[in-house]
Amino acid sequence: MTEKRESEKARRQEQRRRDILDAARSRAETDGWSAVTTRHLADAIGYSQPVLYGHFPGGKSEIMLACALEGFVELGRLCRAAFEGRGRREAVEAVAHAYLDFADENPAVYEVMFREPIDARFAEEDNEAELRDSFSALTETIGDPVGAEVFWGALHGIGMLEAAGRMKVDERRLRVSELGARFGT
Amino acid sequence: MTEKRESEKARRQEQRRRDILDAARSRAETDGWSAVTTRHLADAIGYSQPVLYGHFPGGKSEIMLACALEGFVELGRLCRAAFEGRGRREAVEAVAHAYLDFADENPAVYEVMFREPIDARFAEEDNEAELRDSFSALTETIGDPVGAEVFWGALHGIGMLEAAGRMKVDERRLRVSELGARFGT
DNA sequence: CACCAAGACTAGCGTTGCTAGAAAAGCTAG
DNA sequence: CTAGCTTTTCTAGCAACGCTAGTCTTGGTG
Repeated sequence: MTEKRESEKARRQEQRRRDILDAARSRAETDGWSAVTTRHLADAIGYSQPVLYGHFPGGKSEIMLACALEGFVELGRLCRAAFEGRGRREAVEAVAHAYLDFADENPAVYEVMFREPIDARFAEEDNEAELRDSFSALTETIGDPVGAEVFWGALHGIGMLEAAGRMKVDERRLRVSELGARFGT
Repeated sequence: MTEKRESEKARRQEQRRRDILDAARSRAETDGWSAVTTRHLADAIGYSQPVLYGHFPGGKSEIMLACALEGFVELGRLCRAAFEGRGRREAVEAVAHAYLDFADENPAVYEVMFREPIDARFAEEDNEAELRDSFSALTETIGDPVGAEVFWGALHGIGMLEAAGRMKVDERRLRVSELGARFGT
């Protein structure tokens, strides 16, 4: 009896946590992170502000971090899927496209994934694990770790510069095949 | 007579503008941009808040933009100096070091240079000119424009990822020579 | 000296993230 | 069914933020 109640409670909590994250993400994607306010989030899930702090004691910044972590998982999965079962150069270009498409389609999530240093308070093991896992898809693509880092840097930089309007998005194919040429050997 | 007074007035204005920018930059570098508040800036220059809006009608965001523009000029100059009078691969590595050193030594300025899209209100010609000028140093280093874009992206990405604590800074030499190998031919 | 325009300040608006203390709801035992 | 306790939720408010309207001070002009 009590276990059932307990699990039911846990399920509701989990559901609400999801609601918060979804509301945050959706609002961020449409109006930017500065439009994601605790008052709006509370409104969106049908509760008052303090309940947010029950789920995320760190407040808004912890909510953003949670969105970032989910982004890492998602991006890692996409890159891995793009890479699997392809030859070297093909894989490089496929991963590049997957990566940049993600950045393009989820600019707000992507922004929060890389904008600022992980708050020391939250950088505790498990976060790092997800991050490392996400990165390993790139390492497998390139082989050598330093090359992978530079490749990652290039992807990241291109993604940011496109998002910031400093590179034309419609010339991306050129850049991707340039990446294939430089890193596909 | 009046001209002298006029120029004196202009000089004072210019000086105060500098004070604001310096105060903003210095505070941002030590405590981050969120610690740069209009109240603190006003305090730092010995005037009240509304004075700031006389110099920067756009408020805090315009002050940040001004810091970003100065950053572009500075970075462009550094890259150009590093590149001049060097062979291809040496130039690539020297520019990479200059670029990354700048990002390392001025993280707050660097952040504001690339964090978000230029506010449409301010993206009016003259800003773009400085930006383009800064970028042309890279184009000259690499030669082909697409390659330069990708090289720029790689530098930018590495800089961001190092600043975000997602790449170890002390392994930078490896990454730079990797860049030399990939882009120096 | 009287006047006037420019510059600077005071005071306050609306909004933000966050929280203490009151209120409500749900569970358990008698 | 009820009394009492625990947990959850809300109300109300704080301090700090960006920004601005309206007042006062100041310095030059006739």
